[in-house]
Amino acid sequence: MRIGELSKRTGVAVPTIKYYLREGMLPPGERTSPNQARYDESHVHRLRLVRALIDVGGLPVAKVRDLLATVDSPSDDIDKLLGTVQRAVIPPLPASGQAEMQAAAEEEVRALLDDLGWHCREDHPALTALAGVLVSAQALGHGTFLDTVRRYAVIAAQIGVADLDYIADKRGVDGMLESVVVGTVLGDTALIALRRLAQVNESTKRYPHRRAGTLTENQPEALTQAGPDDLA
Amino acid sequence: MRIGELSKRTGVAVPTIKYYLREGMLPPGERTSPNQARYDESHVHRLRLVRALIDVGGLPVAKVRDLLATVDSPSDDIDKLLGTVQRAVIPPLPASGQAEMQAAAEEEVRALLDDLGWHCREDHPALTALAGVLVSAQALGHGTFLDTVRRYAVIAAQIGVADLDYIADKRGVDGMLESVVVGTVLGDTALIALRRLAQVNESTKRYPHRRAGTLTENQPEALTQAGPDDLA
DNA sequence: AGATTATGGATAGTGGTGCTGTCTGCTTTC
DNA sequence: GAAAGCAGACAGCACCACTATCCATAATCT
Repeated sequence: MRIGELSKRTGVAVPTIKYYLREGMLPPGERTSPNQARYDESHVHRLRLVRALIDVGGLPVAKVRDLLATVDSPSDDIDKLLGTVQRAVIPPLPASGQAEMQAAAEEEVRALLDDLGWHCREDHPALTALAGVLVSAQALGHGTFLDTVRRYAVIAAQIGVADLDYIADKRGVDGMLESVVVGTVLGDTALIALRRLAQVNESTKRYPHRRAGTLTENQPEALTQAGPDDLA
Repeated sequence: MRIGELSKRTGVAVPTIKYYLREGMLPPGERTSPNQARYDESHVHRLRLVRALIDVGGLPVAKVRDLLATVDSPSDDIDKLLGTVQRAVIPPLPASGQAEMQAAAEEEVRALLDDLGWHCREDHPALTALAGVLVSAQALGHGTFLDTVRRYAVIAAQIGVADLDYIADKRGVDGMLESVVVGTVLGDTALIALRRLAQVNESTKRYPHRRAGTLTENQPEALTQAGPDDLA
């Protein structure tokens, strides 16, 4: 197919496709003449993947480029391949400037992982990110948030099991690699959305003084009387 | 204190603080003369909150502004207050163009919520977002991802309980509102980080052919032999 | 008291991101 | 043969989150 059809099939504007080609996120089409090219289903799929990572996953274009470049070179070290997926989707948090706070929090996280019997590299970006959360929470007077994080950790273990199950199903290197990408990026978005819905549900369960499913008239005093309201 | 000290206390550059003042994210200081102002601890706290939402939570400045503006008007409808927090942190996904696919996926999500006995508004943004994930997954040939989402949902219920527990602890409207903001935004980041660590842990547990905690030399053939590798 | 430094307010500029528009010379389709 | 589509190059644009500069005034140091 030609670029126009590729555009129609995917809903991506032609100039945008050209931009992705320039950026190397989409492999060039097969040449049919010095200035004509033909595209196939693999381009449709790749383009959908790119849009999913950008729109649904919220990744910046540059991250998508790096991610796909790494995935496209399966001759490379597999650690690097899979590690890159994780690194790409954890934006390194802009150094808080509180180096000692950060270091202390990282120690706390390592202790937490020890308690759980979890093992990972000393400098995994997720560890740094989590420590950053704790530093911020502390600075905001929410030191008790650490207890919630501990509860999260137990829950997260179940997520890890579901995630690895999903990947294990897949046959072939390419399929697995794409499952890691899709599962990680779309999974993040799905989990966050489900968290919101769970909060709404839990809230209406605890504070059923207002019907679920509707917004009612103003009752600003409800908060002080009844605690948190439904989040719907 | 004056703006310079506020800057030192928080690590935010003076021009940036001025910018936040202009944008109304930080209330103006108390006037001491026509062109001098004094700031206090509340400004330090607010500034830290703003930076946490931007740096740790990854929210755009405009969202933070809206979020804080709503939180700052507690005379308003409480539904709006809490709903705004959720709406602010779920970026509305850029319409996929596949209206019918999206509608079908939303039906699927509603069915899922029904199965779980969850209740929420028909048009909650998280519902739309989750449906968007399913549409993308389907388009990428990952229709089975729905099964993983079902497993996520059960797990998310536990997160909802932890979240509401965290909020319920707080005393006073302001404290609770800030807990919702902090818990939701920092909680997202914490959960995603823990998910990564759980994936690494689960991976090393299943495929222990390489020691946890280290990157070893190239073994590109490991993948085809042994399945997914450790993600560390 | 005088010099230095900091401040509030206003306006303009910067660098990055993610496209979008326009042009040219070709090719395909009608 | 005319109209539409295409590849490739390049310029431009809108938005975002700051950052820099300037000025007149105020605070601080000596």
